[in-house]
Amino acid sequence: MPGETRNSQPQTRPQHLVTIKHIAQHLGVAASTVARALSQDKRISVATQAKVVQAAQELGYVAHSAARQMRSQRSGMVGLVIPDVLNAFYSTAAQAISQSFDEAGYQMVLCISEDKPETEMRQVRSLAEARVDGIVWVPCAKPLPPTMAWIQSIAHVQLIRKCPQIKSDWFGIDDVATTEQATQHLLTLGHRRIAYVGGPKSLSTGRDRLKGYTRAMQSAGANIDAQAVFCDAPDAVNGQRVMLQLLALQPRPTAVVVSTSRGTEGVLEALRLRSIAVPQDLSVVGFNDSSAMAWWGPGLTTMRMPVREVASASASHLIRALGQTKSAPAPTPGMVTHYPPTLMVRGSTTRAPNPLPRKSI
Amino acid sequence: MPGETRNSQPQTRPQHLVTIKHIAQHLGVAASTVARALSQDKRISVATQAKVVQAAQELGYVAHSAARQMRSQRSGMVGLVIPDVLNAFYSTAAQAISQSFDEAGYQMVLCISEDKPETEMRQVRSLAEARVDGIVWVPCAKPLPPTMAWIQSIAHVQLIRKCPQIKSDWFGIDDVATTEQATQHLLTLGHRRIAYVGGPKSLSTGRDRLKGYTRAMQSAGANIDAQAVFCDAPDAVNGQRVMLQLLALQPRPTAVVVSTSRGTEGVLEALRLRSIAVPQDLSVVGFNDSSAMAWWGPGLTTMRMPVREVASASASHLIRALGQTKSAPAPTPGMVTHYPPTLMVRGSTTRAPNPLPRKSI
DNA sequence: ATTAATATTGCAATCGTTTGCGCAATAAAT
DNA sequence: ATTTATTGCGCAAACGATTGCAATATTAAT
Repeated sequence: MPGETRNSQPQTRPQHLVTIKHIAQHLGVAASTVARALSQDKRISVATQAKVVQAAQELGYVAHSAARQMRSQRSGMVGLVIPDVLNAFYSTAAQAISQSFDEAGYQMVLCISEDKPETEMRQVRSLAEARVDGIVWVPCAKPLPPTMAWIQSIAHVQLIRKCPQIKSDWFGIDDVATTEQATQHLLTLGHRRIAYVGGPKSLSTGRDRLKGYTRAMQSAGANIDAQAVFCDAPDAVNGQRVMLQLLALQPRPTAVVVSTSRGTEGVLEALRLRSIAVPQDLSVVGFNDSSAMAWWGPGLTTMRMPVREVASASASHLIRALGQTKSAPAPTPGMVTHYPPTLMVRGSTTRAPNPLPRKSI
Repeated sequence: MPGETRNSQPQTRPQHLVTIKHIAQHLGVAASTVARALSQDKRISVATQAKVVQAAQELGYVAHSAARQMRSQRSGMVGLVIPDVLNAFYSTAAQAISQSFDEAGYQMVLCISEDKPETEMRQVRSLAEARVDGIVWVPCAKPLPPTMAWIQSIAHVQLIRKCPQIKSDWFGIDDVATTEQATQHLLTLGHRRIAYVGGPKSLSTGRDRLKGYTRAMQSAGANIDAQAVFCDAPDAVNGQRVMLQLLALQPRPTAVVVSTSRGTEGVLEALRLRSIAVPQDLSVVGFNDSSAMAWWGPGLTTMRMPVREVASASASHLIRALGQTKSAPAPTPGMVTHYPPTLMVRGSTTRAPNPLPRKSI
């Protein structure tokens, strides 16, 4: 249509989506009429309503949520901050949380912190700038600096790990129980030289899981070999390295408790490299039951975490809180909810080999 | 601090974050001055600049990106639409893409379509409403209805699967080559009764992978048993079901090519249930090499997909396109980039058992 | 036919930020 | 001392949608 000179809109902004004003201009009505018609306002006549809806359809109108947000103070978005998405533990959580938010009509901004506090801080700040309505958050180790005090004015829930400096509701797993059950299982099978491979003590999960192992060992009167306890194996590379070190110990442990998912992968790889027979040469309890671990060789005895349940619960809790009037800051500040783990006994654990005959402990 | 009556702000909007106006009021300057100071505008004196930055820090100012977006027409957000995040294939892609976007300063809205076209349509529309700057997209099967024509006005890249109705750049893997290599490998080992377990033909990946199998079989003159070809096993449940059906065939296939990750899981589970010895009783080529599959029993021969590479490339390509002036719609409309798969030969494939002596084919 | 009541629609301000333009104040040039 | 640059900052108009209030148009009531 050459010679079209009605207004300069078509030429000047070819990229822009059609707005409410375009529809208004197209129909010769006010923009407010269009807005009301599209939001089912009963004060608009059915005839006008129909015309507007029709025109919106034809012109390909797509609402502009940022503009909406300016008045409503709601972005319709939430944030999810997790350290890793390749880890089955967190991808399962992400899946459950995503589903909950999707059903509730929220969009989810995914932030992968890679356990780097600076990255996490930057990402959380971006979420604040985007004015997300809420955040589900697996916090890193470091306490937040005072410059991030505004975090308290954003609705949020902590998941899995605890960051005590921040006052908010928490959903997680009874981490002490995971390793306590696993260690007790091995103790019951007669093991005494039980090694431990876990994550850093800077994380609440690392501390709690170590505590579970320690408590079980102590209450059974078993000796803890400091050389057989590692808290620096949260990933596959270090899991493998640490397991190789454990295999070189004299005397060698007869069993090992691994308390991180990625660490478990590394441990299994090390055992494969050294052709260690499981459970004959070594009993292994892995972490975070997944289908892959169920297939593994004789079946891997693992600590099964109710990840989906706890993740869904945290999202639902946040959604519920967002539904309340924003005037009431939080109905239950600092609420704590623990979910129980389960030990899945499979083929990778068996009775300890007989020690030197009649030698106690 | 009772008796505090300085102004009504603290009481009236306890939830609101501090805005640029609050800083201006606090310092007795104009809002525009604050805006310019915070954006390093050189026309502001260094003294004022310092005061503003200081005040912003103290008052806990957090920029409002939606307001920014209203003028700049940039949201700083992108969308990622994938069918599943538990699938290692897609979680790897998500990880790589998330990292690329994070480094480029974009936030990523994650949408999990679960392969449901209605869900996908709703999610993509929400992304459009949020005015994401771009979308990386693994499209579902169904062609988009004409009411979604506006998708063409949003920068986007298709990943892995092709949706021919939509004209955009595409990044993916040479799917024909995956199964063709796998099947040729088995043919070279002397197998002739090779079964196929794949995803639906409604997806471009399903069609291409079936084509690779068919082409390899035909060019080797091998007979394709229609009863041993399944295209309805994109998940673990169906993979298991289908594999059980295959085991009941007479004569039984000597090898099977599985062309979906989740389907591979189901197939392995079925073989475990029936105590089939791999590779003695059956040679298996799985899909989407992952650490879990490398551990599996004798090591699983798999088609290794350069997922991380292709995913990163798609994100980088989109980021580059967003960097260009929006006036040029697309430098290369309909560009297609294939990445080559690799066959990882491990212990799950071996020579075919000798057929009846001297019986050809 | 005139007024009151009601049903529709328009006007204009608002959300927080950016930015072109203009007005001061200071410095430099005559 | 007056004019001309230069610097520093305020005013106000956008961006797109929503909403209280005012202004019409329509119908009912007298």
